[in-house]
Amino acid sequence: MVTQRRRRLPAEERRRQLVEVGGRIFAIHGFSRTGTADIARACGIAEPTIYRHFTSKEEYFLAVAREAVGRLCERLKAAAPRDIEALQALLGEEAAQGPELAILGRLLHEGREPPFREAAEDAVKAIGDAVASLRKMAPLGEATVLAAALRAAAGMLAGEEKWAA
Amino acid sequence: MVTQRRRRLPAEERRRQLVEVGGRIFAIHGFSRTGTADIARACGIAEPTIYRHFTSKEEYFLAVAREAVGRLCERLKAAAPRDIEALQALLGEEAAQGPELAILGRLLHEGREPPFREAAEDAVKAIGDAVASLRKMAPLGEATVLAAALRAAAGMLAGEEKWAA
Amino acid sequence: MVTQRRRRLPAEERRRQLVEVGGRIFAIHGFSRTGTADIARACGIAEPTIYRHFTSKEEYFLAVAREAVGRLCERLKAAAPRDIEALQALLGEEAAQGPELAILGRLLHEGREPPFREAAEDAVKAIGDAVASLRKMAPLGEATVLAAALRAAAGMLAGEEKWAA
Amino acid sequence: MVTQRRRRLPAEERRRQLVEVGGRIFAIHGFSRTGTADIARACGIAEPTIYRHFTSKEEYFLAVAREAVGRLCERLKAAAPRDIEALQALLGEEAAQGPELAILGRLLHEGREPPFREAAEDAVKAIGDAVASLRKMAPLGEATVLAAALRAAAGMLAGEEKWAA
DNA sequence: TATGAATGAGCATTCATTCAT
DNA sequence: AATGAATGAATGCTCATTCAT
Repeated sequence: MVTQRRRRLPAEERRRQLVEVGGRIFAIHGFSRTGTADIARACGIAEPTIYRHFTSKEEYFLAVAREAVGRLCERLKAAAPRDIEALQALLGEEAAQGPELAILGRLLHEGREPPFREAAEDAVKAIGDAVASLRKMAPLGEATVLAAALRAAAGMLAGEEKWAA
Repeated sequence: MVTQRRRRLPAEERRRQLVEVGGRIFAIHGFSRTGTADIARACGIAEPTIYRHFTSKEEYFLAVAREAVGRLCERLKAAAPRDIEALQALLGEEAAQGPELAILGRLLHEGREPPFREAAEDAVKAIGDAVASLRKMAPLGEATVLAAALRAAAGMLAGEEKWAA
Repeated sequence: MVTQRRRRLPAEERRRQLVEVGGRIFAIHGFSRTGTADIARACGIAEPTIYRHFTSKEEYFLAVAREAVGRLCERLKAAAPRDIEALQALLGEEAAQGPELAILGRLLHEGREPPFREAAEDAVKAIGDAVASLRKMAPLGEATVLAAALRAAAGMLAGEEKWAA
Repeated sequence: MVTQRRRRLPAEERRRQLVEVGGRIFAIHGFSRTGTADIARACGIAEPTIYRHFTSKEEYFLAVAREAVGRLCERLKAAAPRDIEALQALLGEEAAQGPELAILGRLLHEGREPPFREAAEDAVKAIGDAVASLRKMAPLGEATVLAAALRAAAGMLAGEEKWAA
């Protein structure tokens, strides 16, 4: 299904498209290997248009990552898994259904570089909160989510990645 | 401790230096963010010298990664942890003592791209073999190692990274 | 007369400029000795701009060469020389008036290398057709054109090269 | 037949080998596309050894070219063709039997660049003298030789190039 | 809102050449 | 006589970003 080449979208809609389409591409290839040209092509727009919605590629990626982490945490909270086994099952579902886990992994991969460090740390904290319901084993729960994110980023849960058409 | 600027090393020694110094830098910054110029500078040599030992940056990184995975697997086998807790303790030690785990993580991160895919798959297999002693929970053991590698790459086991001066 | 440093040309016009200016430079120095930087400078543009019109230096040169051969053949057909003497006079004129003959020579010089071989062979065929009006002595006619091209490339008919300012 | 890897040849013998082997390679690929590494490999020696016999790649090529032109002229004189047809037959033979004609072509191709210009002019003069026996039609004779050289360089007489194994 | 045209800075890589041995 | 080790200078090419429209 090719993204339609409709022009002149309302700003917010275009932004949403960019976050969604860019999210998938960043998830698959990572930050460095994803070019602004790739994203523009996938969105059916010209490269400069990206810069009307984000001030830089880094800021763009951070926006994508923050939204992905947000969605992910909400779903974790909503599901409220009782134990590690339930959490792992949930994460398997997540990795297959959407790119969020992989995006988180890509963010963590960049987490050592200054512009991403803070966002990566925030993400880790947010994950920690989201699985706080697993109080007793919280660190293990958090570690499990992060590990799943990183493995999804590495494509090792890719066998069932339905979102990466 | 800055790498000394001694010139005219025998080929094998220079190669060893390149693998070691390059390994650290790749571990810290990942493949894409590491420039051949960075490595050359860190080794006290000129860029073209790298190409007298490796035919391309990719081949260089793969050599670094393969050697790191090899060392890592040997240590895993030697330690032969009895259970997951022991394995996790061991991996914490590993992450602190050397860049191998982080290098593995960087390799897995690139694992989707053709030139790295095979090496990444080989690494996963080798890890699987190395922790086969944890028979009963083998998949869990393997997953734990891979996750630790990715977390090391992301710097999340970095509290005590003695190797990253 | 220096190429004006007007910026922001429509794509087609810029391409035309690149083909024309690049043609002259390739004609004078040959493929290997002509750098993309030389051409960019002569056009008053930055190097990357070249790559917005051609995917590689080779493809660029081939485009230049094909257009030159095309023009040359058309002129040969239009002139329809009756005998070898007339052909030789015509070629002398050609060598003086435009770079086409020299460009053909530069192409033939590269004709052994794979990316150029086919274009070189096509050029030879096209020349053969263009002088087919000299039916009776066709091979001699073709050979004369090719030889003239090579001599023009070598600058041996350069005494009157008005195009090489 | 691979050039033997005998070391420590007397200087003059090595020089002769370099001129002969290098001559063939220059003939096939031209000056720019022939690397000093290619020649060294083909001679079974290390690159720096070339510089013990020639001060630069250019000087090396010029030596090769001068010797080739010398041999060629001697053979032209010895054969003393009576008319253009005889000359052309002779040149066909030449192109098939040895690289001299092609080397001359490669030299002429570089003839515009200062370090080669003089040698190219000398070559043209020498050819002129060599075919002076064809007094009556001298210019035509000279032109024929030069054209044949260029065509040989371009590989268009290659059907029978026995020397280019 | 959108883009066609353009680029500065940087990239991996090549190559003729040097020098100590 | 020969070479193993090394490099300065360039080369073709990429990419995030800008600007005029």
